[in-house]
Amino acid sequence: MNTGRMHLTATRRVAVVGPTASGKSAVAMAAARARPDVEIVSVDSMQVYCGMDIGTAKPSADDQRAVAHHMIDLVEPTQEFTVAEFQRSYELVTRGIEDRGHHALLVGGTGLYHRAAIDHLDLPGEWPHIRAKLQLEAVDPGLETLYERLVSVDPLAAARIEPTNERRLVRALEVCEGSGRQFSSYGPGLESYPPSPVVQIGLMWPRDVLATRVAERVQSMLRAGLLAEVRRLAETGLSKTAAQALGYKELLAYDRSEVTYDEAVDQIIVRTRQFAVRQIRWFRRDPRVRWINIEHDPVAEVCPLVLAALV
RNA sequence: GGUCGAGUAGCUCAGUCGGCAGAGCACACGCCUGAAAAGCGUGGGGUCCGGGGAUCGACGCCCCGCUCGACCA
Repeated sequence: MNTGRMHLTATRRVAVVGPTASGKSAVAMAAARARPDVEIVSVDSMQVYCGMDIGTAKPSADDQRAVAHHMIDLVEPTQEFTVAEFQRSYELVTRGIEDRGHHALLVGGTGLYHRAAIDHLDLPGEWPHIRAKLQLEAVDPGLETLYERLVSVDPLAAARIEPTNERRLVRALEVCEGSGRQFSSYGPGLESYPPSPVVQIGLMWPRDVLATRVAERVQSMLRAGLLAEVRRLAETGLSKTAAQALGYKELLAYDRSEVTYDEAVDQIIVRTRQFAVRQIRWFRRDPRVRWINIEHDPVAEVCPLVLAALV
């Protein structure tokens, strides 16, 4: 059809995964600088928001000038963003990269977005009015009633969802009622890891070292002006999704005088550390990830492997 | 120096009348298909400050000591 087709077999996709503060971006940047035909694709649920720069550890303007970056600054922070939108944009972006005969280097820590991209998850649609109705029912008749309904409508989905998990319960029913199809009928589920042409390289640190890196990074974000950034964004308001970003959420609470500054900072560090652990737990389930135990320098220790995977 | 209070899980603290020690947070582990930096679940943890005493039995009562805090000198 076009030259993109011809390049398909020649281009590679490599993904750098791992927890926050593990050095993924630095590795990717080094690899892209060494290979002019590499373009970086951010796989990060918060870097898509314009203006949320410091707190999301977004690549610097210089880095973005030096190397093509994608999936960054896609929407205003007043807007919502979802996996489905990420998936759609990702398809367009990677097609463009391949048309140019370039390689896509996926970098980021949002596990679900990686799965949506790499495994082309069959995401069910959205039925906001049904969801709104269900959210009300979750309060009034209660979760028990909703769960029983899911058990009768989609037993398999019910078996995979804890009765107290309102969010997933509502979503499953929303899909069942909205699509007329069982929620569980969409794809094989996240526990299935089919073979993929995407080479995934994971950065792993000892837990205590990672905790130190997280604390240091939070402090360095604060020194770089995170509070001012949060206050600037607060003027126009943040969407529900953007407002829950680590660092932003806690500093907004501080500005509402709900916590002291020191408490807010402590919370950012603790929650970021917990997030990092959750990321590790997500990615380590994927048997396709090749893990590298970092000793000292992520760039020196991982960049050569990334370049090798790019052929 | 004296009086009073406190000392229990990594942290902050509950613990009735003496009957095998509890919560929240932290931590560990699991789950996750349109909020995913979100959401949900499971679990391991104790010299009850130390020593002595009365009691069938003490975290709890009595005595001695240690540490911290407040107040009085």
